[in-house]
Amino acid sequence: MAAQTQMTSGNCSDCPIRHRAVCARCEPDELDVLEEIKYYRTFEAGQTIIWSGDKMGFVGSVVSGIASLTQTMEDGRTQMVGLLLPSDFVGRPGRDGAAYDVTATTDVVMCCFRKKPFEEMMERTPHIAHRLLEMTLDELDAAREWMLVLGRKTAREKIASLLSIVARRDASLSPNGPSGPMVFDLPLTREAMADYLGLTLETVSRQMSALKKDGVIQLEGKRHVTIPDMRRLMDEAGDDADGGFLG
Amino acid sequence: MAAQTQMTSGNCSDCPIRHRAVCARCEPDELDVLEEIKYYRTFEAGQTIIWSGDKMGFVGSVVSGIASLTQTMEDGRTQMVGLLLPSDFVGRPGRDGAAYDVTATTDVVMCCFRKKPFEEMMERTPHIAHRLLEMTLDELDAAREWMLVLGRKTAREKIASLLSIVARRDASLSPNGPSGPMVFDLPLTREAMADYLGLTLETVSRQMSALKKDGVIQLEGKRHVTIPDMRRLMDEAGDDADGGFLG
DNA sequence: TATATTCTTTGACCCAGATCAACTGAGGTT
DNA sequence: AACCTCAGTTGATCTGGGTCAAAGAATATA
Repeated sequence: MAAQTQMTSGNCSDCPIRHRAVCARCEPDELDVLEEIKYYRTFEAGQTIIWSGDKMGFVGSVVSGIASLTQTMEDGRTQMVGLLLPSDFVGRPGRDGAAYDVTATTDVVMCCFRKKPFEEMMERTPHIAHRLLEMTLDELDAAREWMLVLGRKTAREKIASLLSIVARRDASLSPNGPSGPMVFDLPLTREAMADYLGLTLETVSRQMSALKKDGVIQLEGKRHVTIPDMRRLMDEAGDDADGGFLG
Repeated sequence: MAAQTQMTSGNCSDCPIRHRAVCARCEPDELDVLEEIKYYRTFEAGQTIIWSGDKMGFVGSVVSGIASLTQTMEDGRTQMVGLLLPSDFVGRPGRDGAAYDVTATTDVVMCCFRKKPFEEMMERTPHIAHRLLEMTLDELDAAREWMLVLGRKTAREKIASLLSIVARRDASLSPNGPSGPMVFDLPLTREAMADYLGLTLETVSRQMSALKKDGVIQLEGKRHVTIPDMRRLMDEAGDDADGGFLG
């Protein structure tokens, strides 16, 4: 058997998102049933996974990579309304049409379940329904936090908020603890950042430059970011510095 | 027994939100259990129902009136992140602290359940868990729709969006069908509208005057609104006019 | 009848961020 | 080596909505 660099087949017990995805609470026998109805699909960066309004034949979890949910107005204005990271769930049980465009921001691997069988299984499996409720409540919290960012924060605060979210997510992978300098690659283009933040890409670029000039962040190339002082960044984001994961 | 003008006691079978709230799917025997752990509380307009960060001893449903969820930054900037209408659920099972301030916008009657017993009951009662998931998914959709409003719409479009949401909600109560003129009272002050829309109250006032001048809405007093042409309003909101409930 | 008080409107001015436009720099292709 | 293209930067200018200030309208208090 060939070595796997990506999860495009294999069984659930080796799955990198086993403990965080919608299946997190499942017992071994429940996983066996899921194995029956699951399949993997890969998407290249930039590819559309689902078009808004289309009928969805599947639901599933992001296994690796990053996808985004976006809404678009007729005149072309677009707003990103969700950032899907590994273990996040795509699709809505009990509804046929997709409400948003889902796009692969990086290369993405998804673990898909045919919708009907998954819905039927959810009826019989409280472990799945319960986990999905928990994840949905978390997403709702995240969406509401983002409403504050969109509605009330300045451009500089918006950028700092986004950077601190991405940094927090990568914190667990970072070699140093959260108190040391944090280093990561931005998975988003300036345009995607703008769509997330309700800004233009020019403003994003300018504020990135300003944060760099002020020493809040360091940049190598366009995407590689170092944050020398996380507390400083969170301060710039306008968040209560004690509210986060820092002691 | 005194006539009831408000639902502050009584049993579930007479409840005005019986078919829409978290208990909507419950069987009579399940309702009997809920009756055991429920109690009614009333709040006056302006009163705070729950402070962000406080430990919550209960969860519950709005029976009548309107409440709002708000987030506030240290410097006082506030953003409304949810509008709670009758049948909407308050509180998060499985979490102790409240994430947002909950405030009564009008006089509010709530049907409360002590948190612990409710959580235990949820474990045993898929009808409740399932309905709560459904409601949470709906709220998530609403939050994401609002992200587009906050991030990308102009002040005029924001006002039109809010008016069309309130109008839609009242549509069922309206004597005329949705195609006739719609009439309703705004349940929000200009300041609350501003907090919802990420605007200042002056801008809200100016845009309301502008929509009035342009004949999109008619105003009697500050709060009584008539919408002569719903399609026109939705056009002003920047929404796809065919996407809504109009044929 | 005066007088707070709270909500709202309106005016004058200003600025953060949008818009329009030019340019840089890193790949990639021929 | 010339020349694409695509992502990003930077500059000049404009404007929608914020800020500051005053006044109107409606209801409550004395």
